[in-house]
Amino acid sequence: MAKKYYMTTAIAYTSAKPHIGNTYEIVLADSIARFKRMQGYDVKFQTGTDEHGEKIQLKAEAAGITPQAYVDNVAGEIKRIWDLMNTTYDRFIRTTDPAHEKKIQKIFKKLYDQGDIYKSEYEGMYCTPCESFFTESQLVDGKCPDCGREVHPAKEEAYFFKLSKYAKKLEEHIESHPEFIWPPARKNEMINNFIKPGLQDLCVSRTSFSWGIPVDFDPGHVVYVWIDALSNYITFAGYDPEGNHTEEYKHYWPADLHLIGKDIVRFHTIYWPCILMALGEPLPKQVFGHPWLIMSDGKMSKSKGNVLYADDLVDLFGVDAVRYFVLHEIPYANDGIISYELMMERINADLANILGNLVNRTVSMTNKYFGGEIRTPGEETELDKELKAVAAAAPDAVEKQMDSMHIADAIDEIFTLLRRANKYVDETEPWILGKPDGDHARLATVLYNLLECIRIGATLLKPFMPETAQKIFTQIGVEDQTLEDARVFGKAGKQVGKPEILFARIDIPKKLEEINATKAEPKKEEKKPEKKQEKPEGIATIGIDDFAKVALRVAEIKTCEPLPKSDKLLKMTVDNGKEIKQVLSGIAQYYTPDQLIGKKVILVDNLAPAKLRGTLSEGMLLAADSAEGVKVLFLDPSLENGAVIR
RNA sequence: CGCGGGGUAGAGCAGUUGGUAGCUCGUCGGGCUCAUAACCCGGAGGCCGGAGGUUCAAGUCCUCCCUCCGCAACCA
Repeated sequence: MAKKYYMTTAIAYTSAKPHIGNTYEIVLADSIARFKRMQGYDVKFQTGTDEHGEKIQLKAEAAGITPQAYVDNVAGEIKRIWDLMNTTYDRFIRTTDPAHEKKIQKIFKKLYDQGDIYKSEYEGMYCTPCESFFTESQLVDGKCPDCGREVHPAKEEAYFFKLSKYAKKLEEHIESHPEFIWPPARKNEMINNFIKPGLQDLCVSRTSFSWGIPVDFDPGHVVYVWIDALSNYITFAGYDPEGNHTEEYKHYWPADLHLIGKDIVRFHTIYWPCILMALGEPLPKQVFGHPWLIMSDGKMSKSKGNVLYADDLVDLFGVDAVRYFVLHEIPYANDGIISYELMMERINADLANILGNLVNRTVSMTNKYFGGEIRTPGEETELDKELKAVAAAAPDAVEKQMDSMHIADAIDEIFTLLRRANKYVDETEPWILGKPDGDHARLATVLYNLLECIRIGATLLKPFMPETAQKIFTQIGVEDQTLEDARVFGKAGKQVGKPEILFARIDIPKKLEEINATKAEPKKEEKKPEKKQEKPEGIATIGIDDFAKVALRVAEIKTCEPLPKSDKLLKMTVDNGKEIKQVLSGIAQYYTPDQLIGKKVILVDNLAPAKLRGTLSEGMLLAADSAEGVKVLFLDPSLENGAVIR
């Protein structure tokens, strides 16, 4: 019987459409799943969405729809993108699934009944003006570290999970299972930063929002993300808190791989194992925290305006090119950089030139010299032996890299073979062999060897570029191939097909212009129409009366200085015509005080005062995001301080 | 001293247990013409962030420093 392999991705949070960086994870998971299947594993591959939490509740409120409607929408979008990327998950789960919710309630109750979850109070020193809790160690001279005022002991009711109880056992498990936290560098990070200093019990319920799974025996509390989301890995596999697990669960659990981003390694290697230990279930075999895909100017974020989406990229370059790029550009431990230019360079250099051209020239020659017939090879030369040695080594090399999650390196191994094949063409000069008086027997051998290298290479490419592999098979006249087929040299087909371009070369400057042109257009349109059209996703239309609630006034910046111990905030005083107000603004990275003093700006005058970094801010300046950063909206200097803006 | 990860050819990166510094792109020159101006070969280009130290031998080990980037804490 085939060995089982249960793997999961992190579940995507349904607060917004995922960008290419988020999409990378599912593609990575898919390539691993496809490879494992090719190796003969009985793979179960689960992905899905995490749909509860305060943020979603707030977004839904802002959009004027129910949270359920909101997450239905986003989950649909996520699934659409996963499908667009041609990913072969076996199950797409959602944490709002009633069956999951019921199990979570039972898990929560079970842990409560056995004493691993207990009701307590979130106890700490509370600073009323700051509305914040602090631990003793966070206090500065016994006072609020933010504003320096008196704090007093306060409590808030909550349920806690006894992480501390399992800390020792967890540490032993991590130490004795070196492959558990992957890559290994993360292991020390977890142990030194979190476990060694001592694990605090984990707060696992909330009363501050309602969009979550209710704690059924205590109204007002909802289960917080840890138990709700992490447990998806077992609840959907058939775990039953009462012990009547499904056959599937007995077969597949424990998971062989949790594939997650490096930012949530902690939750998966500390919280989750402890929860499982409390439930008496075995721990997953491996948690791989993969790096990120970032833009050349840093992490992708909406405020930076540098977000790329998978569907846009697929429109431009095709699914397999996007898959190839993200898989190949992320080395393994370091973040990978993505940009249109880099992407097109890779497509041209690797996919069009090395891979596409090799297939094209080989198939073309077979058609040209032998009418498409794949002839039996003749005597073997030294050159042939060298080539075959590379081809023979490729499957093992790829397998070895994949076993340690070196996906990019695995792909490189395939390209090593393809490059070698291109070199072989030059060495053997088939166009000379193909002349009327040439050595046609030798030519048959050369073309046969090339077709075999292509067949083996394409077979190994299947997990990464499934569509392209199939196209190649068609061109070289073979059916779908297995990993075992890739280990055998000498299984070529009888007849090649028509040569067709797999990846067209891209004229990079020209394509860039096109991209910029289409990008620039919607932006202009966005700004011109008044409020009506630009209703951004997730934000409800408001009436004029709502807008009138905001008091906007012309104000002049009188003084300005950086806020000490802060790298983003500038502290300034502004004159709104009636009084001088102190305002903090997070623009220190974009402006120096000199550039602001004396300028007239738009002040949100009736904004509730708030404390930032312990300093009072009594208003807010309006600014706009742009590619170069935040730009404050400066006004005509002739405007009077205090003039109403409407 | 908050935690962590980097600094290796113009760009992007590899460098396993210390033993001649590699790969891809770009660039320059050459070859070839089957092929998507593709393919193949060769050259130039590195005080491996800096300073000490251990060693017969350091990109690799130790110490300190400089610097960049994440996360966290202040984006009102």
